[in-house]
This record gives sequence, structure tokens and C-alpha cells, in this order.
Amino acid sequence: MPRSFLVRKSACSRRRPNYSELHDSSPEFTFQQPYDQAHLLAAIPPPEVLNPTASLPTLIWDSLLAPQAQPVGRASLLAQEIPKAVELTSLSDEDSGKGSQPPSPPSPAPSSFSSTSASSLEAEGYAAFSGLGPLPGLKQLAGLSGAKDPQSRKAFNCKYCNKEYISLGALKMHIRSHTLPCVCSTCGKAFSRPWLLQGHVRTHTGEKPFSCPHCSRAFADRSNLRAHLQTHSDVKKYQCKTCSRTFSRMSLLHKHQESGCSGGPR
DNA sequence: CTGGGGACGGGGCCC
DNA sequence: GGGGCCCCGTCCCCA
Repeated sequence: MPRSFLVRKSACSRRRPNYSELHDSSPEFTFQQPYDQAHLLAAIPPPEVLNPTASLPTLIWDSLLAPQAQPVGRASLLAQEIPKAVELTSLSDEDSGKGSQPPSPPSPAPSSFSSTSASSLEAEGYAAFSGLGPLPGLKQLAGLSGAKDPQSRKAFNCKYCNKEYISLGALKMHIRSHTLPCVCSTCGKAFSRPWLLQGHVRTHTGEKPFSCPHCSRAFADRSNLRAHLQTHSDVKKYQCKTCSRTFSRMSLLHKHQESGCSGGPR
């Protein structure tokens, strides 16, 4: 399940999740209320007209080769992440049983940590373990000691989900998906990266900077515009190998195949 | 059931 | 090395 921290949302919580009680620590990024429009607008590109030719691929992907979504691998991996993240962050806001809230950001790391990147990385997630002992224990959790050994050439392991990364930067980026330092000041929802928060804030402001060059529709999310552009194309991106029918989204193709392709075009 | 939109996440690339 | 951005992809909901 790629949406790492997504648990089925109720219809109500989908629009107005209550994260207000989650954050007792200062997040790295917040958007003030009312929305920091000046900053947002400065960061958001002007209405964009995408290159139609580039956005309307005529090539039909082989449904078997296309998007190596690795749904099984990623899903199973992330399925492992969820309980750990919840456990580590002592999520308490489980009202209504939706459980869709992201884990609470950790409290600020102890100031006594060294300033090396590895140590700060450890510090970043360290506070998730309340009352933990000294750092060495954490090193074991994060597998960082092995990474510093040129001979063993070990990967950097995430202490939350044990996922391996070959570079420290990649691991740090990944850990943000656990600590979720970017918090929406409106609804309290937390995100791993500032631009994800930016996109989320658009759901509050209603801003839709991505316009379809073929119709009047506009979107807050570029990916959604890309998916929309498929609807303007006669030949869709994803093709069923059995019946040659094409679909605008892989998920639709999957549904089609799972529901039992009849073998002939509809 | 199908198609489409909304929201969002992760990895990779570039500066 | 870090941040911004892009691309790809998924899940959920609704018409």
C-alpha cells in the first residue's frame, strides 16, 4: 500500500481530518492560518499548459512491462511499516476508528547530539523512542554503523521499517515519511516533504494551477492532470493484452483483468 | 461495473 | 548533501 499512512478514511474524515491533537512539537514546515498565500503563490508556478504532444502518448505500453508498479513488493513492505510506525509514534488519535492520521512527529531531538549527518539523522527519529538509552542502541536500529564500514558496504537501514538504502540521503528522505515533519496548520495533517504539504494546502485553498490545454478543467495536482489528459486520447496508455482494449489508468486495466477479461473488445 | 477525479506517496533527477 | 521538482503510481470516492 503505497500510501504509507493511509488507512481507510470515513467520508467525513477524508475532507476534514482532525489532527489537531497530534502535534506537540514544532514542525519543520507549517503554513500559517490564514494560508500563507504569499509564500504559496510565490512557490507555485503560474497556470501551466503542458505540451499536448508530450502528454498524449501514442505508444501503448505493454501491460506486462509497463509500470513496474511492484504492487506486491511495495504493498507488503509498507504493510509492515504501518504497525511499526503506529507503535513507535504512540498514535493516540484513533477516534472513530478511522486511523488515517499520520504518526505524530517526534519531539525535538536532544540537543546533545553531535552535528554529523549520521547523528542528526539518528536524532531525527530518535525522539520517537521515548526514554531510550544512549545512541549506540539506536545505531543498531538504524544500521548506520555498518554503513560506515567501507569493507562491509552495508546498506543504511531504516529503524522504523528496516528498509535498506544505499545512500544516507535516500534513507534520510525515507525517514521523513515516518517522521512527517511538514504539518498543515489548517487541519494538522502531516507530510514528509514540503511540496507534498503545498499540494495538500491547495485542497484547502482550491487553487488549481494545472490547466488542461484541451478543455477548461484545471487541477491542483499535475499527476491528476496527466491522468485527465488520457481521457482526451483515443488510444489510452494501458492496454489489455487479451482484448487489446486500452485504459487511461493502470488501475482500470487491473480492474478489467481481475474482473475477467472476456477476450474481445467491448 | 466502469471511468474519472481527488489526494497523496516514493524514487529519481537536477540544481 | 539537501531541497525542489517531476514522474509514476496507488487508493478512495463518486457519477
